[in-house]
Amino acid sequence: MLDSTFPEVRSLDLFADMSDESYAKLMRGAYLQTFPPHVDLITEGEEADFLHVLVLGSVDLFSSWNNRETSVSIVKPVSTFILAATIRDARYLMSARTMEKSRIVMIPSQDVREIFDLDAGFARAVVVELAACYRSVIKTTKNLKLRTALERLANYLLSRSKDHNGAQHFALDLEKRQLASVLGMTPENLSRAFKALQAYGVAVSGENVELSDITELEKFAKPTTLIDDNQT
Amino acid sequence: MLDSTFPEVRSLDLFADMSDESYAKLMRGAYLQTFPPHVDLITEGEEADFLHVLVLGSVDLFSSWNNRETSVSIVKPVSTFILAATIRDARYLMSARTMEKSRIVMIPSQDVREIFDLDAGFARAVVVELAACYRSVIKTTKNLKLRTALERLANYLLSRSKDHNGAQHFALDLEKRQLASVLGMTPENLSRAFKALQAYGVAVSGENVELSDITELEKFAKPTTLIDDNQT
DNA sequence: CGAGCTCTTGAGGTCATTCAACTCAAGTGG
DNA sequence: CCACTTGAGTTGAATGACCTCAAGAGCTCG
Repeated sequence: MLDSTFPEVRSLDLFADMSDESYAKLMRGAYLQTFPPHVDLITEGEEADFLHVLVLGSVDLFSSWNNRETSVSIVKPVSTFILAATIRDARYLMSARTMEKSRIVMIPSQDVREIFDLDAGFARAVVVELAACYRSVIKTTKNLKLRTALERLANYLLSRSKDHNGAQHFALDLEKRQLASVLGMTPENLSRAFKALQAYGVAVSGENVELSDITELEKFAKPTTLIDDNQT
Repeated sequence: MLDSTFPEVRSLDLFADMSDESYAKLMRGAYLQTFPPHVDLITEGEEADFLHVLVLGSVDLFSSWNNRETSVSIVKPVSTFILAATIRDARYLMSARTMEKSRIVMIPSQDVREIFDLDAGFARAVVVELAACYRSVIKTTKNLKLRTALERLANYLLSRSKDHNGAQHFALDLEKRQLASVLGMTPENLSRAFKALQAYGVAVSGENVELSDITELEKFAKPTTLIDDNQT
């Protein structure tokens, strides 16, 4: 049970535009829970009983088939996951595990659907969030189908650089094995790919990345807002 | 301009639950248009001025980067496309072209967003549709990252067989070059993949497919509802 | 019947994976 | 304090998957 004393949750885009009454109803059956690192939160194939909202930490959304596993996306605060399964009252398509200590709000799916019908502000927020998720996955698909692994890595680095205000030097926010999985390659191949990008001024040491010639790297990577941007 | 005399449109899932008044408003600025085959409808990067609803025919949603092109998905009636861009008032992430003669309803994006706020039934339908689109792309991503080209083809064939009530014999509904693009491979590789699947009872002649041993093919392809089903 | 397709086939190369060994850094426990 | 362990990351060699380029086969349609 969760009362309205969590301004960090109330002020999320998803909840900001709804009435106090609707918010109270939504939170009546909700939990705010803190999980240790490397804990399984959900398993693909299960029913989507709860909408999850990540408030703090980070979560890996991954999927398995035939003894293979791949990371579909990494969730950072503040965002929801498995919104689509909640809406459709369907089964999870991805599993989720915490990567670090994480704080998560869990809202019963049925309540989400109920309040959606009652509160137009919430409905609009859900749709906007969902549309953003959709566009993000489309970009992932384009990235996978139109680019080689090397190109994906180059664009990933440029994208992280942009996140740091275009800094030439920054730290990877993922373990390399994890990054490899997100980019759709093996850890070994990632290692070689980093070496191959030395030709474009990329130097990596541990988690530290140095892009000494961003212009040259961009000439190779050809980033585009239609694949690489996170917003819109 | 489109009056309410198109029951085929009015009865679409997306519009079925809305009031007559909202529907009338929505259709006030809408067009119902018929396009010849192989016509470009939209180009990625443009602003999403219209929501498109495919009533008849088929449409290819594709994307380009660096002189490469890939088919992201094929739209069959009755469904919408670029709903997410419409919602977010953003730019198209994909281009669209007709594959055959197609009838399409085009609704101004602004009207869609307006009516969304006014009509709860419509809002709910939009969200359900969008969630379905999202889940479908997630499945595409999993398919691409977890399976080899051969496995993707095998599962595609099983999926088409299911569409025909589990028939052993059916016709491909796509040109092979198009199918190759959807599956993320080259036409040449598709050709070879068909040959490789002969070992599992697959025979192809022109557009005709014969699956003489579905059990054996399934043992290889390992289909799962978490990747291969179209619904839920 | 020839023009223009798609589709197929072959040869060769590139990209990426597998498997195994090795490095390195960070604990752990004697 | 130092071996021992552990796990991530790297490197190498061999293999496999997939692509490119080029040419030929089979279709369809005027």
